Amino acid sequence: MSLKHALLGILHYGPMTGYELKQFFDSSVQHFWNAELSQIYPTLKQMEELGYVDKRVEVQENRPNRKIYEITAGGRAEFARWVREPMPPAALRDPFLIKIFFGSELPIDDMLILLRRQQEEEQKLLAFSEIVLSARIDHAHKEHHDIAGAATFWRLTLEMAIAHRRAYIAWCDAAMHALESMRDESSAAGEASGGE
Amino acid sequence: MSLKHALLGILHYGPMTGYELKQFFDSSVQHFWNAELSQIYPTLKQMEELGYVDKRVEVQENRPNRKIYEITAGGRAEFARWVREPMPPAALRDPFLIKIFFGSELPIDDMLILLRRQQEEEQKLLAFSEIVLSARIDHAHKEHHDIAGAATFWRLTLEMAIAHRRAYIAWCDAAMHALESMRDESSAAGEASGGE
DNA sequence: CATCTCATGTAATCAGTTACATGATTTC
DNA sequence: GAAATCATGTAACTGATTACATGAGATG
Repeated sequence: MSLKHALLGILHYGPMTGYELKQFFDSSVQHFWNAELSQIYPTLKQMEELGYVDKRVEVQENRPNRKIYEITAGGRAEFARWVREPMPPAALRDPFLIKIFFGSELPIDDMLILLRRQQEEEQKLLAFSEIVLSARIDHAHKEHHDIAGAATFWRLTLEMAIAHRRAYIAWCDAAMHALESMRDESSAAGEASGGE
Repeated sequence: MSLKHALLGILHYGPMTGYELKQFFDSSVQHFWNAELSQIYPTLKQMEELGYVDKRVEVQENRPNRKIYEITAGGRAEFARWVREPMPPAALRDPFLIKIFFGSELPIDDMLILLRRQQEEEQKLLAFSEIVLSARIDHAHKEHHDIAGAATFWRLTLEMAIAHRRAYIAWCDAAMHALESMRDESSAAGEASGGE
């Protein structure tokens, strides 16, 4: 499970509660990873059992006590081991490509609609990465004046996300062009059934 | 679950057993989807209950009976509905980027090793897509002389996989260059500790 | 008066992987 | 003699999502 190691990574920046860890996810790595609170809480418990983190409870009134987790030496060691460990590249697992693969079962115009819409969605994600997220990194950069060059690495992950979205968008374009010429060729061949 | 729909898609090409469906996966869509037999068998059972497929049993000696599944009108309708249904773009979910994100916790040279190895793995996958798979599509194209233009769509999915791998490889290059200049800058600044 | 923030969790379900189980036939 | 092919499954486990549960205080 990479979630354990993502949490350990974040805890390098300082002790945090589960709730704060979730906020960190949402504001920094959501372009390539995500986790729900309902997954984070049990995972933290597990990590405590494994000795990767220490827990300190801050008693509160009117709301659940804050449980602040801090990375241990064991946690740091495990993180360092995991980072260096080789891993197979992430598989491309995209249900949209299933739709394309069986595209010959549908009219070409329907496939073009599909591609156009998917491209628009990708464009939204790209714009989000390019504008919102890069601004966020700049901000973090200035606020903490980039201790240990973390911002460089944050930016690299963003650039991968951006490269991926751009490649997808370009592919949608190429695919639509290919289908358009396919359609035009077949309509030129079967001209008899054409007209209004 | 997209597996149901992937199986329905394949069954458009003709009736098949679970075993044959698995072979189809391995020889055609494995660059963007995969499924184990242990997942396929129960899913086919479910699809039969839903009325998406009909089952015919072919009795065999010395080995389990072949259960041949054929898509029904209901299955075709469900597939057609699903294909046209909008879906959010697949999330980028890449544990390698977690490693990069926390790269400031490691020596830069270790990060360079990591990137180099990952790039090599991506290159292997790219070569596989470019050579083996495209040859496979050409072959399928000639064998069945491309009824209904299926090969065009097969090729499109392959091209997406290739575009993705190329973008990843290019990004690894850029990342390594960025880290190298980062390292060179910091060694130029802290020259006192330099030497041997 | 409604929604968002803070702060914790559990339970159910879904999707997918790995391990286990069987066993004849063919290929190297 | 070992491994791959054919052909079916079940069971256990992992990882992740969705729904459910609680409830004060702040913001709009």
